[in-house]
Amino acid sequence: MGIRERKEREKERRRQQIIVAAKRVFSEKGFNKATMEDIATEAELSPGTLYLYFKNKEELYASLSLRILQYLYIRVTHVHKETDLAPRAKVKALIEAMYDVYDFDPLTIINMFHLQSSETLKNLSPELLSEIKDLSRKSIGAIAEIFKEGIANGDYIDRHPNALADIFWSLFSGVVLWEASKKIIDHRKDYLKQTLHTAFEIFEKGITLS
Amino acid sequence: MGIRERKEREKERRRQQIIVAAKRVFSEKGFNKATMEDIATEAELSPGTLYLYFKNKEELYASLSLRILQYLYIRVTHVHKETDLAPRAKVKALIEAMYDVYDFDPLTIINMFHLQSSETLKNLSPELLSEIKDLSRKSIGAIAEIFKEGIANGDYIDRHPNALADIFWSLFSGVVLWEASKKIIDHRKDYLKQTLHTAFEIFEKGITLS
Amino acid sequence: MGIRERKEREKERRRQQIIVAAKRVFSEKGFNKATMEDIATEAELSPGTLYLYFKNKEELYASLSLRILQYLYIRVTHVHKETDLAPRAKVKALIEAMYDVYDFDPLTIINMFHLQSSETLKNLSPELLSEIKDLSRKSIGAIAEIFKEGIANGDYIDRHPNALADIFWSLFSGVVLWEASKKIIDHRKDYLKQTLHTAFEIFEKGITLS
Amino acid sequence: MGIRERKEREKERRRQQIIVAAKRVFSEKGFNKATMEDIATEAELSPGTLYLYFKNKEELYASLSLRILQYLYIRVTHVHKETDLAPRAKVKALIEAMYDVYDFDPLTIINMFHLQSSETLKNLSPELLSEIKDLSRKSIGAIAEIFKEGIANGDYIDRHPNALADIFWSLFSGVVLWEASKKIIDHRKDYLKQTLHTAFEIFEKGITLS
DNA sequence: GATGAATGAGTATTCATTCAT
DNA sequence: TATGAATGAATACTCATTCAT
Repeated sequence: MGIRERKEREKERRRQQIIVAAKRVFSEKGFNKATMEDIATEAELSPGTLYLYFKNKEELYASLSLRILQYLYIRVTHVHKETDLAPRAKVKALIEAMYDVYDFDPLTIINMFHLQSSETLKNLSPELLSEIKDLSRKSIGAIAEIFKEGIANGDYIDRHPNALADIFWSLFSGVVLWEASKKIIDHRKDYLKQTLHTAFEIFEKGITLS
Repeated sequence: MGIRERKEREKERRRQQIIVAAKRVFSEKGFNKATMEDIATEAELSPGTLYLYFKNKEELYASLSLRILQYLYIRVTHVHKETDLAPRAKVKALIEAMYDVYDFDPLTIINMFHLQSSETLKNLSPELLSEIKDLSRKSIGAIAEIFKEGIANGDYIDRHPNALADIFWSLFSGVVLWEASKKIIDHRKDYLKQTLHTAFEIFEKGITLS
Repeated sequence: MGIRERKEREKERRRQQIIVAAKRVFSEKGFNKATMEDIATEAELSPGTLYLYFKNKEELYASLSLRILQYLYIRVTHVHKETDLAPRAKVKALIEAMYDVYDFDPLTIINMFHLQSSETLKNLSPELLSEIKDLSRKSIGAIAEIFKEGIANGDYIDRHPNALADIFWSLFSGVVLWEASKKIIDHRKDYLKQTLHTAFEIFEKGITLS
Repeated sequence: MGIRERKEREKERRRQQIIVAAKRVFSEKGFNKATMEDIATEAELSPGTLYLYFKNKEELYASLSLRILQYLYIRVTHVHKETDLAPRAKVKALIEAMYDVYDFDPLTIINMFHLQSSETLKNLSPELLSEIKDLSRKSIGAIAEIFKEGIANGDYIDRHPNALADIFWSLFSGVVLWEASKKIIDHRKDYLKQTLHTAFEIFEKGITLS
């Protein structure tokens, strides 16, 4: 057992080592320009070793998102379960959580939005894909629950199902991607935090009943 | 003269023929999986011919966005110039314009959001790239002007410069991408119009002064 | 006839126009990097027109050499036929002729040496190839005759057949190519005339009896 | 150590395997008509493997020459350093060395003369190019030294600097190329050795004082 | 004759992936 | 497990040549 456990831990350490390297390389070069050899070199491993831990390049790429989604899910669920918070306080907490999610790994979160609705998604192993879908669904579900409580409580305007959660999430990803692309297009300074703050503030005002 | 003109028109027709084929193929397979041969076959032309009209694969891809951006620019500018509309009416008109922009070519607009902030952007010819940047900048600038008028008129809350335009645009792109990815992930029905409508409504309420 | 003749002359003019353009382009870019379109542009004609005058790229390239070979043949034969010159005077005249041949078109003569013993030679039309071979053979034959006269006259050492002509010719082409490559390798100044002069002087001294 | 050494040797063996195959294919088809796949097939390797050992097609081609140049350099330097030989004996030894250089690898030496003063030379990696240039320069330099000694000793006529070395070298390459092209043009028998011998003999006689 | 748009065969090169050690 | 040499399929792009006008 001790041995088995140690082996398991060792294995996990390798995975992390690869993921960290992959993150750096993918962020710098993008999915297509990054080669497995680049990543192996960055991880100080051989190319062959990468395939002992990840089925292929696309799964390695997708694994990055998984880590973020797990963090997102934990944070969002935690807010949802805070029974002693009033709905509006929960939304405030949710907003804070989203800031943290972005802070947790900004580059990867941008990649994640690219991943979704892209070619890559179609070639993942069913297990990984369903894990990603599951976490996404459960996270957006928890967000939806929070808004439902607010509607039930008479705080927020009632909309078609999940509308508030969808828009909340769209706002988040939209701002993140737009700020990222502004940096590429115009080399403008990064106002993301400020813009995100203003965006959520407007959103909240917009959904609050008089 | 007649001849020259006819040739010019013929040339333009070929470009469109290629663009139409490229749109189909890129939408179906994504940028990387789509081959120039696929596109040539779809256009019922030979691979070599594609290169008579487009410098390379990336420029062909980027050309798709250009058409949309031109349409976006025209619509947004038109709203901006409507001098006999009050600021709030202009924002309503702007929202309508955005619906139309999406309707004009939904698939390509999704591609365009992918294009931005991606590797591809870096390898375009300077001319095409600056044309894209220019149209983006001028369009978002016109949107910003509309909101500024609203602020000056006391309709909307004053924020840091361009905040309203940035958030408006983020909301638009965020909703479009999120709805697109939902379709891939869940094969859910397309509520885009409805979600976009709700999103803009919330946004407007959120920025309106008491 | 008048018409036919004018047409013939017109046709020859076009050929020359193309040859002049081809010479410029081939000299600058070399055979492989030069495109038929480059040549057409230089000749202010369309690519298709080139094929009305030359069967293909290789024949166009070879045609350049033909012009030089014709000039070489004329000069060498002329020396050979000068019945009132003593053998040694003929060799002097031959050397002068070689200078002129080089001066006639230095760039093309370098190309010609590349042409010989290269892949290109193998793909020419039988007619052109035999024309080239014929001129080469007859020219070197005339040179050989000149040296034979010198041997018969007791001026020069008797060697195996054609040895003097072969070495004379090798010396010429060797010096030309070596000086050309020195310019590429070292950007050294062009001493060709001087080196050629010295080379021929040594050669003459080397073959002269006592 | 043992392992590292064996690997190093194995690697060198592969390089040689490729070089041998490349030599065969380039000799038969010439640079342009030879494909990397041809060479890979000949070497019983896959195309990709070629690129593990050579940066690209041109470097592979140039590597062939390098081997000859190294041999040339060794032989020429060796003659130069023979302190107990009189200048004229050194020139005799030099001539012998040149025969050997030609014998060492006749086909490649013809290719080498084509390489020089051609387009190919311009696209090599700086390292390889400078290695080639360096060996050329040092070899011709050593040859020049030998003749200088002869001049200083009163054996040979004094000419402008390096003239004798340049002409010696030109004679060598000129004869080699001319004999090669005669074989292509006329399918004449190979008299190279004989012609070379006569040529050097004439040359020596031509430069010798009284 | 002249054009030049269209062709499409031809190829160097890359890189994810494998597998013998 | 880890390696990294070898693989070989995949593809963007070029350009000599053709042919309808």
